[in-house]
Amino acid sequence: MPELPEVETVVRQLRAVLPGSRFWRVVCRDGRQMLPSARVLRELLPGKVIRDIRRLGKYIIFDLSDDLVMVVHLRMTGMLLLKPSERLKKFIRAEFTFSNAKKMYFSDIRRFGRIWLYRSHEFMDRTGLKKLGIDPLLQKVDLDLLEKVYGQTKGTLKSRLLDQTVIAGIGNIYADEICFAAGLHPASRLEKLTKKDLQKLAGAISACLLEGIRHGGTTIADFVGTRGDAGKHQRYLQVYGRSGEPCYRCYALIKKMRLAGRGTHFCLKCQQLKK
DNA sequence: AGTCAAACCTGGGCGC
DNA sequence: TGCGCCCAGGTTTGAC
Repeated sequence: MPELPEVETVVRQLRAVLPGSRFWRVVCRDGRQMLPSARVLRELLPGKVIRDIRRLGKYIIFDLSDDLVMVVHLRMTGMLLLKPSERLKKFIRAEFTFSNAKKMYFSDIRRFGRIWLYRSHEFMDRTGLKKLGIDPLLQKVDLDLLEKVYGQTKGTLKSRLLDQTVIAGIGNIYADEICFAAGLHPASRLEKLTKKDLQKLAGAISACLLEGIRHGGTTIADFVGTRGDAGKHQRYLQVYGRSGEPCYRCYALIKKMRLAGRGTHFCLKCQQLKK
């Protein structure tokens, strides 16, 4: 569930608190999620200092001293918490204590999340970061860019929006919201989109992601910030999770279908199907 | 190249 | 109360 705006929210909160901290003790409760292994994390992290925390797509990157990099992907239900709520305590899979007494917890109900620890020259290969496409916050998404990355490809709009090797960071919720904002049906064929469509799409991608960040992310079931605080963006969603409810723009009922293997929400009247 | 389904997991909501 | 079933959706993998 965490997509670019949720991950960005977490990174901003961590950045405000953790850089400069030195790892002191590491407890891993689930080895499956740690790579290359929980033992490597336990043995290599203590003594290392967090130099910087940043984000690429949905990945969180901790640049550490001694040429090490720790990478975290939250996948569906992962969370990095400074203060875990009672409910989330039983899902804590790793616990990081720093020598300044600060703590960071990795909680993950469904255990899809991953934590990697590698040398700086190998983490791009080992984590999948190397395959990521452009990050829409670091690179301006405009008509030029979309023509470049979508120009020669086929397929449905939604499946391309979800493709992390093209544009990194868009997930199911924002993909639906972006399609609505652009006035395009998610099942539209990419090869049928006009220049004007791509123009609208570019604006929609930037606008939807930035608005999600402005609202501190979207909380549907599980996402919370580092202090367990819910985001506010779910109050502003136009189509996701609203099937059967009236469209805010035209009052037609929001529809739901299965597309690219995901629940897909749209307004038939506001979103044009280009086929 | 694209499409699709299954796998990885578990909590929560549903019907009975 | 509780069982069985389905749903959620990020990513990888493998088949067609």
